[in-house]
Amino acid sequence: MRYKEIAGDVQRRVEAGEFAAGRLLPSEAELARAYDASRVTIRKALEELRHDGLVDARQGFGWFVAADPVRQTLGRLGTIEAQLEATGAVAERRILDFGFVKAPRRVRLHLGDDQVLRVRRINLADNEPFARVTVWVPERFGRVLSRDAVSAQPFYELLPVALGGATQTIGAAAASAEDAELLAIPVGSPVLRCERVTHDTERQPVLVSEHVFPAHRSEFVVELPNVEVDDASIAPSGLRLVD
Amino acid sequence: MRYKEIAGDVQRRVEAGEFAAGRLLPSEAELARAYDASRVTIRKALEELRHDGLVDARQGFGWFVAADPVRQTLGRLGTIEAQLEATGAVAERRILDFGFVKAPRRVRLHLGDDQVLRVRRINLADNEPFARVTVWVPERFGRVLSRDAVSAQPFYELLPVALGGATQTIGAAAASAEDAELLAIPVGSPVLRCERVTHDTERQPVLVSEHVFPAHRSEFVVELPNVEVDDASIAPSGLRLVD
DNA sequence: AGTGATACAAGTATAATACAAGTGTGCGAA
DNA sequence: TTCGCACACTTGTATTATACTTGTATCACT
Repeated sequence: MRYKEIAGDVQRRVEAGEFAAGRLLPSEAELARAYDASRVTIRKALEELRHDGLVDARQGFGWFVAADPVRQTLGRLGTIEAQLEATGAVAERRILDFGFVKAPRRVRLHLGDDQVLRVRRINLADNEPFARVTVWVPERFGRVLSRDAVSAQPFYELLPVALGGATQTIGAAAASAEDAELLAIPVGSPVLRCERVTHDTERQPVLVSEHVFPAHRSEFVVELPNVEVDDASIAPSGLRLVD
Repeated sequence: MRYKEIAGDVQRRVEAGEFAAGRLLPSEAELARAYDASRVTIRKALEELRHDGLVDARQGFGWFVAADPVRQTLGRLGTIEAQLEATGAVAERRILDFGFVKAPRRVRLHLGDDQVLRVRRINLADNEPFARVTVWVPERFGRVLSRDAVSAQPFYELLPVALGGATQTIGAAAASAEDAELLAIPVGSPVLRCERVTHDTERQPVLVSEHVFPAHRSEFVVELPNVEVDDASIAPSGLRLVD
């Protein structure tokens, strides 16, 4: 059963990235020489991989890797919740506190309001905390929100406006004593700190939130679609030096 | 697939401004001689670029750079260097080492090559280090790069392909002993760690790089234009839980 | 059934060539 | 000066040839 061996080996090589995605594999003739097998056997192996969707071929063109196996895993990811559920984990939101407060300076700068609803909570996956989140909502929206509603539904479903996008700032920091306890990590260990301003379709800010993630459990994936800005030489685009 | 290579190279040259907007490109015959390809192949490459709106041609006149060569919004945030220079700071790249190495596993997964050029360097602003960068380049590109070239120009100007985008992963970590010394920060203090895979217009990975920034000096700004995925309730989009 | 060897059909990319048709330039004639 | 035209050079298009690829079939051997 030589063709199964060969199929396995080629599959391994494809998945190891030896043949980059979308690019050509060696021709059947070359593979036949390399594996010291006949073209019939090589074809049988390749056709098995084609059936699995790993590679494909066009007559007169050649064999190529069908889809980037690496990219597939990073692929488009839905919400964190959906991703968690896909893996069978149980997502939970635990509200720490809920009430109106005087807006911190940077929140007031965005929302304008002086009084805002502040909701602090912990997000858990499979009973393990993976984020500490604080959300500030303008008073006019906050008045109609209840603690129960907030714990049951995402904010974006509760707000009476259509959301148009967001700007988020990602930084690193050392875990504060409080965050460390809430997230069950050592004080001072690295965390990802993300501040987000969500705005409606008119680009009016409607939500300010801060998210803190333990570094060992989370990372961001950002797609930079058109590279105009891209200069691998300097720094990832979007980076900003502060102070 | 010679014509795709040529298309990529011409695109790069156009975007690098080698042929000013509205000016003529070399004639098909000249290009054929320069690339040592037939006119058919050159035309196929140019027609691909025409289809993308980058260039156009008139019979009897020649090929020219299209009116607006899709010079997309470089506006938002220029390169870090430009930003630094705008504030009067002096940007500098200091090369730590430059040479061919066996590709680490995750680099090989993306680039396919086993032997890659690795360039490590420190980026400084006003003599203060703000990033430690490692870049891995496939052997076929690395062979034509010199240490001097790399220190003088950004990679994206040196690679003979047109870049099409990138995927970057942002995480937090504690500074290793070496990074701490290079960046002049305490060992174990939080750093932003960014891994980027830059690909060409065919979505073929051409560059893998790792960027480490001291947390106190840097943060990422990400625009989330359309919110579909956005759930302020859960987590910033693009977040991924690891392990 | 699996494998090898061979042959041929059909598709693809490229090269070489030819010719039609449009554009710009320079020169000579009016 | 200005018009007209040949000339060189350009892209647009087509044809032919070649080398290489996959697709498919056949026959033989174990």
